[in-house]
Amino acid sequence: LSREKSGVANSPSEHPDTHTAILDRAVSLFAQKGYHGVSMRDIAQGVGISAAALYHHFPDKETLYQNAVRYVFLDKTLPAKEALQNDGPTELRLKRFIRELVQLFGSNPEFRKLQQRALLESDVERLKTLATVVFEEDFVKIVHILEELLPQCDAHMLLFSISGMIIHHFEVGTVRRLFPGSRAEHDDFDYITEFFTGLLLRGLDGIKRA
Amino acid sequence: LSREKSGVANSPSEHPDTHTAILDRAVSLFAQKGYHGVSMRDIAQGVGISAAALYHHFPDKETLYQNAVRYVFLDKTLPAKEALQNDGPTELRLKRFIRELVQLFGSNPEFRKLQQRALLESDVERLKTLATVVFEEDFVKIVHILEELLPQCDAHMLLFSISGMIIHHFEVGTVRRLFPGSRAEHDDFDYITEFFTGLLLRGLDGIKRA
DNA sequence: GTCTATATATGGATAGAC
DNA sequence: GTCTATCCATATATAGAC
Repeated sequence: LSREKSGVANSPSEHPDTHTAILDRAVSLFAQKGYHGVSMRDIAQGVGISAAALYHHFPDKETLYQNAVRYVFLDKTLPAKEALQNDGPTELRLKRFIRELVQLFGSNPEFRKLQQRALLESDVERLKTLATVVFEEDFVKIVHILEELLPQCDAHMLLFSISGMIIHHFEVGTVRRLFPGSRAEHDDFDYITEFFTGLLLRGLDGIKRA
Repeated sequence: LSREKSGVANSPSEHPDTHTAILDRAVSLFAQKGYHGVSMRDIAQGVGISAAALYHHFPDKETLYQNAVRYVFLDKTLPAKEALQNDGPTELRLKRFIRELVQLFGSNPEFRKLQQRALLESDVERLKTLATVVFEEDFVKIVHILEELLPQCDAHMLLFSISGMIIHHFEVGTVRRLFPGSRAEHDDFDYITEFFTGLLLRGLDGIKRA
C-alpha cells in the first residue's frame, strides 16, 4: 500500500515502466477533461491495459489523480526553479524569470490546465495539499528573490500579477486567436516576453510600438 | 422546443419562475464542480423538483449548461459594459475600467469559475460559441476603446494582460491566503485596483510602497 | 502484473399518470 | 408542469484465474 500511495516517479522521460505510463496518460486526460470527465477505463485504454490493472498500481481514482498532479508539478517546474538562480542586473534577472514562466506555461499546456483545474477545486483539503506540498516552497523562494530585487514593492501581489498575465495569455489562447486583431507574434515566446517585461518595467510606456 | 432552447431570462433577481431558478442553481453547481461533476439530479434537488421535471424546461444537459453559461454572462457583465462609457482623462478611464473588472471577478466567483472552466474546454465548438456569442462583441468594443486611449500600444495584448492579472488574483485567492506574507489588504478591492493601475501606468515604479 | 467477469452505484433520459 | 417508475449506459471497484 505504501509504495502505491506515495510512489512518485522522478525520472519520467519516455515510459520506462507501467507506473509512469499511467501517470503520463492520467496527466494528459485529467488536464483535458477534468477529474469527473475522465474514467479509469479511459486511462487504462490510453496505457494499453485493462481498468482492473490500474488498481494494482493505485488504490483508487482519487489517489491516482493526486499522484498525477504531484508528478507533473515536480516534473515540469524544475527548469523554471533552476533559472531563478541566475546573475546579472535586476532588469535582466526579471526578464529571464518572465521568459522561464512563458516557456513553462506556453510549452506545457497540460501542466497549465491541470494547475488551473486544481485551483478551481472547492475542496479545501485538496487546495491545502496543493498549497503546501506543491506551491509553497517555490513560492516563498521566488517572493524572496523578488523582494531582494525590488525591495520597495509588494512582492506578494507582484508575483501573482506576473504569473497571472502569463497564464491567462495562454488560457485564452484558442479564443484569442478567433478575435479580430489577433497577430501571429502574439504566440511568439520572445514577443510575449518582451511585452510583459516592458509592461512591468516601464508600464504603458514600456509597451509602445515605436 | 424553441422557447426552451433559446429561453434566456433577462431579469434574474430572486426566483420569479422555475426556469430562472434552474439556471441560477445550474450556474452555481457547474461553476463549483464542472460539467461532468454535476448531475441533473443535483440540479433538480437544488431547485426542489424532480430530475424528470428539468426536461420540461431544457431538452438535455448540454443545452441546460450552455443556457446557464450564456445567462450568467449576460447577467453579470452588464455593469462592466456600462462603466466603459465614461468620460475623463485617460488614466482615470483606465482606472475605472480596472475597478469594474476587479468588482466583476471579485464579487462573482461563480461567474469567474464558470468562465475559466469554459476556457479549459477542449471542445472547439464550445469555445467558438463562447468566443462569438459571449465574448466577441464586448471584446471588440473594449479593444477599440483601449486603442483610442492608448494608440501606440498593442491593445490586444494589453487587454488580456489586464484581465489576466485580475482574474488570476482571485483564481489563486484561497491558496494565496495560505502563503506567508499574505495581507488582509490583498483582498481589498481599492488596494487591488490601485496596485494594478499603478503597475500599468508606471510599471514597477508605480507600485512602490512609499 | 494483467486478465475476464462481475457486483454495485449512479448517470442521462423517457413513459405515462395526474 | 411536476410526479413516480424505469430503461439503459457507464462508472468505480472487486474477485479470482493465470
